[in-house]
Amino acid sequence: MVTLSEENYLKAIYHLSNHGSISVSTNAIAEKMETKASSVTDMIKKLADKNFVNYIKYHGASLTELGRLTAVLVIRKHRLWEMFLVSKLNFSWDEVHNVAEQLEHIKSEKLINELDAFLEFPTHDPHGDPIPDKNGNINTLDKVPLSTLQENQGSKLLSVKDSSDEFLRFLNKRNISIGDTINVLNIEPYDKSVQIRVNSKEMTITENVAENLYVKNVK
Amino acid sequence: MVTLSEENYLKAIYHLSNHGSISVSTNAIAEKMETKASSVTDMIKKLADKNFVNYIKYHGASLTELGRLTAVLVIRKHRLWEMFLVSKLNFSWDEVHNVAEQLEHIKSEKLINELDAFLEFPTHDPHGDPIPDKNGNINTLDKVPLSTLQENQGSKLLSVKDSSDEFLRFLNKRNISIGDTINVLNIEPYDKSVQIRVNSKEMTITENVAENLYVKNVK
DNA sequence: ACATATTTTTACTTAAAGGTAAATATTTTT
DNA sequence: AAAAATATTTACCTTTAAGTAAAAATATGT
Repeated sequence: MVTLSEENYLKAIYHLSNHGSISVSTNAIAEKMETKASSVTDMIKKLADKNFVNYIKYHGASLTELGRLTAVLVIRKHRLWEMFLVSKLNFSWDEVHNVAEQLEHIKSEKLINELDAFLEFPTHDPHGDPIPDKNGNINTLDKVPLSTLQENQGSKLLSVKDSSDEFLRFLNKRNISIGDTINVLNIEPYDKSVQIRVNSKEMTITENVAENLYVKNVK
Repeated sequence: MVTLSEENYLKAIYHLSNHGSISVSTNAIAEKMETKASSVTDMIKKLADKNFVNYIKYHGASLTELGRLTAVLVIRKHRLWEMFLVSKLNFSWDEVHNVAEQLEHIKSEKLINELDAFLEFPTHDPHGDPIPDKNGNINTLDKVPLSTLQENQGSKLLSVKDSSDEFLRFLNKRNISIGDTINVLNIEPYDKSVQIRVNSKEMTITENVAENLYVKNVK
């Protein structure tokens, strides 16, 4: 028994904590949720009471196994609904988020498992993120677009989405190759361009380029 | 801008008021919503402030045109989602209600209109109830199963769903014909059997029979 | 038509979820 | 290591939705 608001907090903590592996600060959650730190403190206490998080006063919260599972199952719903919207209802990738944020809270196991089957068990959502299975397993080592990483995240280039000659030539000129380690230094809020370091050289790439680079996360 | 709770009240009032045509008492709403009369009074005031209902103290509430439209658009969503669940996700008619009650509150015009198109513009939901169009028009004179009527509702028999020899013979034996006026006197909660008066004769029919009789509402 | 029964409203509580401002811890700087 | 800056918590307020109990209005029965 978990409320809509609790689900949103768990999701935020999951995303901020590198899939539930590390502890997250009150302020970081407040910023992500666009609310105030005092509200976050209250909610963390509630989540701790329900055994969704471990909480040490003044030292942030980390997900319990129950919390991680709950968060991942919400993310599963979010990504399956995104898939449905794009593949069946003519939504474009940038229109889905708002609606999927609502749909992810619908409570019905049958619904989500039937939807999964109806979509023929997709493994990735329209943004390239992996879809957790019904037991909460998710391939976090999977490739994701570089554009989905957060600041200070390290990664390794696995493949490209756009495999046109032009794009490969562009990468060549910048000395970027499959297998390279790419660190995200900074994301410009205005145009979502990404400052990266690759092969100890710093450079800035556009959002479009970042979307076409599939990487795997490195701690 | 209408809350989930307000939408549920508007829907209840719509169903209780013969499609918005008559005024509904506080107690009737409380019973339908499974809440207390005092809560209903509070909510009616809020709905009146927002111009969804006309409210005269101690004399119930009736839907304004805005209230009727809002209620009908929620019902449109409910019925389209029911259709989706049954025709695409292998739900049976008795499993859909709970989930559709949640889905009907998702806010996105594009979503519901694309869903409508995806389902190829169905005119009736799996229970035979008409689906309102995007402008809130609904064919209330349309045929509905006798089983969807409420107590003390009058109706006229339009057609049958089950057109087997056995069923038609059964109707014959009871002296029931197309065009007859059928009044619902009482619905037995235990087995949903319906006590009716037809041709000034009273009789009881099973839920199954009531589901197979299409009638139109008569005031 | 009046006494009684029923319905409806009012005033006061409660539980979520969020916000403000002040108090307290922790971290950083010098 | 003390002062300053930052982060977190606490105490208290607000709103929404629902509940309780008493008061007020309406409806009913004789």
